[in-house]
Amino acid sequence: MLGGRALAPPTAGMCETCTIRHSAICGALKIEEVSALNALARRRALSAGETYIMEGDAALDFGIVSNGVAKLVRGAEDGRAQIVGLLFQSDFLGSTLGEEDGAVEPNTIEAVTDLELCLFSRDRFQSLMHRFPSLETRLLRRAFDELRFAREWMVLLGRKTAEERVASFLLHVARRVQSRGCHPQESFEIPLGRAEIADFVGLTIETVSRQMTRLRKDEIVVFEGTRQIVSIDRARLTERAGF
Amino acid sequence: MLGGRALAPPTAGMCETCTIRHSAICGALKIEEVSALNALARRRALSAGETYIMEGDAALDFGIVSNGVAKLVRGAEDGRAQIVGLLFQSDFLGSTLGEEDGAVEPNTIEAVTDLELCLFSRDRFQSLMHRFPSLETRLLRRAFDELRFAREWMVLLGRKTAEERVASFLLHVARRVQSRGCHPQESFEIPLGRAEIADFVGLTIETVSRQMTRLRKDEIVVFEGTRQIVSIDRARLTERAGF
DNA sequence: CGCTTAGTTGAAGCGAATCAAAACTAGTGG
DNA sequence: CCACTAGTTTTGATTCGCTTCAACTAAGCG
Repeated sequence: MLGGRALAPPTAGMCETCTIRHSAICGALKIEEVSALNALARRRALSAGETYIMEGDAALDFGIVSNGVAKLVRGAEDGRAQIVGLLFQSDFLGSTLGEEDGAVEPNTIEAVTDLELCLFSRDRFQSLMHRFPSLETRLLRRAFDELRFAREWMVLLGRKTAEERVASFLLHVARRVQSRGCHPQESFEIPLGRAEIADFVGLTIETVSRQMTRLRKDEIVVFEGTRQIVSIDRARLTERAGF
Repeated sequence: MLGGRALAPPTAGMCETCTIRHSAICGALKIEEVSALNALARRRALSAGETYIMEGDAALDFGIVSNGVAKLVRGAEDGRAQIVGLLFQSDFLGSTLGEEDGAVEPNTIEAVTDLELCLFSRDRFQSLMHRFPSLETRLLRRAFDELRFAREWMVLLGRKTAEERVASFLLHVARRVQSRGCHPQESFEIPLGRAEIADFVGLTIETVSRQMTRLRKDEIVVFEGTRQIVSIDRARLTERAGF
């Protein structure tokens, strides 16, 4: 459940050859500076469903998703849960950076798909940021991006109808997943199951399912199985997604 | 409606004597460095209800709330609106910092009470951050705080009942408003009207009103009029606020 | 004092939740 | 290959919490 295996020790050059270096905040560093980053990095792999950290645990690390998808969850004992964010390739985790020692992770972080993380101790990453201020600038930018997303999602959770929520969700995933490869590939896979989608958009599984079938019957999305999407009509989906 | 009067031009020493300097991100600067900040600052006053900026407008400035309360709103044409954040004394505004020129403000920002802002052009503030890296560090910390709040609110909007939402709202306001003065003063004023509260917690005015009367009848909060709160039973209110 | 705006209270309607069961999927082993 | 199981997704019937609509009350103000 908790944990994940450590990958091969940081061999010289892992960061240098990292495929996401330029999209992640690491892209702030010049190629000759990257070795300093590489020296501090640990890698860790989790398989789908494994928990990286639980809400309430001590937050010791800062990290970057180098592969796969993770979810940030806050849950109540009574079964209610809310996904407050999805982390895709090149997203960061560890928003307690800057807090004094003893900081506590506010969310549970769980691997949605198989996941690879690139981890740094908070302290060390912090001194790295002092050494390379462009790193901090880039992280600030990312933090603002996350903030903007969270606020957009607040609108969804506070004011949108079931159909608008599901449509917005599909657009969100499409945008994030497709940005990885070459641009306008129409086919992609939803990394989440129905239950996870429900926890993300603040509905129940049943309602999500009903809205999915509706969009399918109206031929706005074409499914292959339950997670694979063959094509989406962005224009009409955007209409249905509300403001 | 839009705008607000410019206050007296920055006389030498305004920042130096600013009462919120230490709580705001400006506290990162040593007293002898503050004059650089002061040289770039403009002040602006808005009266309650005035709009500082509309969603979609060009985002030219970064700023700090030096007095009063502001709200961040995203609204649909059809009347639906969602408040995505409240800005109290020493909070910052302008989360497009770091974006290329032509950045657009995603939210409407409106004065809830009479408001005083301390403003900087984005460019100038950015170079100030490069000159004083501790400023950027402190802003990053604040951005993470906002992010944590937004995610907490996502849980409220996605999963909480009407009663839990209103209870959580009261606790939130109590925490923010009371931190200004000496700590455990029990009496405070809700800066928002019922309609604004509704837009903040994702309910209707009527439902908010019903929950308020419930909390009043159960003697968990004691009102004086409609906005002034004489005392709250934090323990019982926290129970009602859910997780 | 009427007029307006903000807040409260009540009754009816509706959208999503809940409860329940069927249809699919995927994995396992005879 | 098929029967069996466990888990996920879909579909249907009913219920419930919040919204909507409507009327009323209270407070501020020319």
